Amino acid sequence: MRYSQYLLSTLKETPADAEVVSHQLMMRAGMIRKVAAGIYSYLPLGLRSIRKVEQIVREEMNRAGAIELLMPMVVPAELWQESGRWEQYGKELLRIKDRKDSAFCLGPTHEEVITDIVRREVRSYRQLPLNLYQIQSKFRDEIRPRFGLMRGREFIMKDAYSFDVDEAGADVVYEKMYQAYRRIFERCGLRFRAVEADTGNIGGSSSHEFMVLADSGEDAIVSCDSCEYAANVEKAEVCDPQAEAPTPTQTLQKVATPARRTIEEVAEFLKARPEQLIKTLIVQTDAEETVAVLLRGDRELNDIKLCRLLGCNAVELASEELVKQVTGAPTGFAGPVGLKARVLADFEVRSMVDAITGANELDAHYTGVACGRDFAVEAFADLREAVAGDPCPRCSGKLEIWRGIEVGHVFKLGTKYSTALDASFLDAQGQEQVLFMGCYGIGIGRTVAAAIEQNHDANGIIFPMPLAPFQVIVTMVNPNDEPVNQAAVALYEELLELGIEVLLDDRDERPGSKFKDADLLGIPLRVTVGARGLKESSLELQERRSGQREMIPVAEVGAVVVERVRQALSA
RNA sequence: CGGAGCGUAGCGCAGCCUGGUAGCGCACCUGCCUUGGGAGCAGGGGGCCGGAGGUUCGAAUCCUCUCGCUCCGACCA
Repeated sequence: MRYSQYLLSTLKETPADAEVVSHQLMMRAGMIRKVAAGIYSYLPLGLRSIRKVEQIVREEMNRAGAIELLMPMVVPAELWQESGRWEQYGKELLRIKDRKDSAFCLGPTHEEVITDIVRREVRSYRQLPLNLYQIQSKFRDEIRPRFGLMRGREFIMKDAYSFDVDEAGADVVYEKMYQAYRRIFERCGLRFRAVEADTGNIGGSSSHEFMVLADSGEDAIVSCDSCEYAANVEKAEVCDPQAEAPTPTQTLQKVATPARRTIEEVAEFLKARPEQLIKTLIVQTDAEETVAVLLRGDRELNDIKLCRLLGCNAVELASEELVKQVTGAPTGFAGPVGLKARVLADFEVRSMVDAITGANELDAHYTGVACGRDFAVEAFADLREAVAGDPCPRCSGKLEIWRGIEVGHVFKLGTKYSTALDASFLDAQGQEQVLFMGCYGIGIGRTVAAAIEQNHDANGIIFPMPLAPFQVIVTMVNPNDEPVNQAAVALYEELLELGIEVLLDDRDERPGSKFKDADLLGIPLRVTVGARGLKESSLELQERRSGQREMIPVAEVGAVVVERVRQALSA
């Protein structure tokens, strides 16, 4: 492609609304343009990288035995009503009506549609197992889209769905897909971790997320420093310390704590450390149940763990009025002593003595509180967020914390959707059986964005070769210099012949601008064709990542470039 | 949805308080000049000042209402 004839304009300045590097650089490099909040056009350059990821995904899906199909983006409401998710899914599901006033939604995921296909097409165990996938635009009406392609409302996703005769069969595909995912992200040149994850509202029994490691990631993950254990913090288990409660040295005593509400304020006022406080959170479930949750003062509640314990879908901190109603005091003074409510506590609280808690009255706390002596707890459980240094739940190692970008997610769905949508088959005995399902997603655009998060410097993007929109850029220093122009065009044509993806920068711009643009676009290899090199019958080859330059005889450049590209693709 | 902020040329911004011909830098077009790390000079095109009402002789500027966007908290590839 000749730059002068391509649609590609770079920005010197960073658009004001781009927060993270990948968004900034994709805008500046002319890969994407925003159409509306969380909705982007992929300009030619951006689309090339997107297609690269799609191709890798396709190859690995096919290798893993999955079969490609394509489902509609607009889905009739009936299917979603049948699965129950029309009501459950919430505002993220964009609902629309057609001219006849029939209800549809834009598919945010396709369990319903695929299950509908399979229940119609599959009658016999002989047609199984089956693993189907598509690469398609999804729409989720996110409350707050941000970070460019990292969290758009419309985004390209690869989604695969597997159907098996039994759980053992489903486990086999799951493992196959897990391995395929590893290969995909390795081929994309990404540093990532596969972690145990919560299943969220997709449902199902277990799942893993594939997290690209990046400080700008929206997720926190833990991994063990000595074994293979890794998990999203949402899911990360914290062991029961099983510590013996020490003998209390203090007795219960009410103290005045005027206007001290937060853990920090109370701790400072009473000259104690946050660890000596018992944090009492009044929470309300989506089933309108109110419970008190106790945590050590310096810990954070993991609400997914709480939901699992309570068997509900969501919890939120109680409103000011509800807190007053339950504890008899404004927020900031809640405590378990004498509290008339269901009380649950994190494991750590069991051995706390000489502790400090709210006294359920304005401007007062208790000191010398001992768990078990001064208040009773209905159940102790793992309720807190894991932190760095926590013991590994699987071995004797310690947990480390990372930030990650979720680029892929694999789920074992069990029979949730097949039961709801009555997707069954006849087994060898002629008995009707329900299908076992799995589903497997990859955010295509997010993978490109994540690659940029991991691969950039002050000058711009540094694409890994497999994702680069072009493998080589040939920069002619001065297009008005005939010999230079001819040599550059000759090399460009030679590289095209050799099957290299090459961008020829033939613009009548000053060399400095062209070099800056080449760096910004992140094309892995650059060949500079200038009078200076031609004098010695050689051209300069520069590697984007290392910045290393070398002079190569004109006649050899083609072969060298082919070799470098080949190496970089197989690395 | 709650809280904060912003809408002026393709991008980044000033002007608004104190109403009076709509500006700057980048980008774009023409010409000259220049050509190994975002050159210089000269000329030029481009604006419903987000939209609708209102106040006023006169509104980008003041008032009201709207719409859009961005940022901070609960969802997800």
